[in-house]
Amino acid sequence: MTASRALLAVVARSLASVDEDVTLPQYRALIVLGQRGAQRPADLASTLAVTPSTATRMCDRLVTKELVDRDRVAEDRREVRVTLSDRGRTLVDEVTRRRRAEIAGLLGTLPQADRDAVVDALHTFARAAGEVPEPEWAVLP
Amino acid sequence: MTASRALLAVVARSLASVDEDVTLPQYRALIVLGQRGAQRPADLASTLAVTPSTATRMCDRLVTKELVDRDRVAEDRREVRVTLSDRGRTLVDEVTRRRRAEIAGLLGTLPQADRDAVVDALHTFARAAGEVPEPEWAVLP
DNA sequence: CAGAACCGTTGCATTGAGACATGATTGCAC
DNA sequence: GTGCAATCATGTCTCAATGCAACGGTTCTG
Repeated sequence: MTASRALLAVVARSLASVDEDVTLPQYRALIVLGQRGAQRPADLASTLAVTPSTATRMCDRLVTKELVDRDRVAEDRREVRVTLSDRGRTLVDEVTRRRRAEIAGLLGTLPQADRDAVVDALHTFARAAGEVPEPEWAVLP
Repeated sequence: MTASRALLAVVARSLASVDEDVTLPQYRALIVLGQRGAQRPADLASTLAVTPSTATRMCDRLVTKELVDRDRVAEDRREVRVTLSDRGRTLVDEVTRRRRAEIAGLLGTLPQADRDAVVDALHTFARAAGEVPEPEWAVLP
């Protein structure tokens, strides 16, 4: 429990430290775009478990912040393609970078032997978690 | 990174699985009350880094949901004491229980030796994280 | 071509978070 | 007792998230 809480603290800090003003739902959308590439608003909506209209407004805000781009698709002009902009990708990368750095910082305080053991164990844990297929898994910060 | 994401997924699920309709800020408030006991709204506010008025409204909503109790203190009738109600405590406990269960379930898929190694490593990690004193640490779900 | 099916957007409404300023009690020092 | 400080509560405002319903293009099908 303590470990999970500690990791959560790291995650929360890495998110909070980004000064760009992005809410959690917005960040989740960015994550999806970063991991799955360009998405249609409807896909985004179903991934995030919200209605299409919510996805549209969210994209509105992200477009205003220039974190995503929104273009109509030429082949089927009904569709819209939402993509992470350069700034959006930078933001996501930055959060990830901070998280890595924080975790590395924590591990750095350990003696080498412990550190190796922890890294191995985290790999094992990640493998165990990965074997239980979960739908929304990966849509998280 | 994968391990941290997996743990985050566990946390998110344990939160989402509670059908009581509680937002993240509200849950954070419940956590604080659970860990530190009765609080004055002002203390709650400073812990959660919001203004007193925000804390008051949050308590309004939590009182409506009967997750906390709010009473004036007899000794100093200016003060208000906010306490976790039985239902509130049950909710917090339930989330914790689910989280433990999920993590235990994951670990259960591992062979005994790996499991022990992971548990040790998580303890080590928690200790390392605990040595870096962090202000908001512990206010997290 | 006409209608169906699809996709995204928009209007309208609700809820929660959050801030700031203001008011109302209460306690304390003088 | 007066005055000041502490402590909440309230009024008012803004903004984000969210859902439902209705609308407006686009494409597909008969």
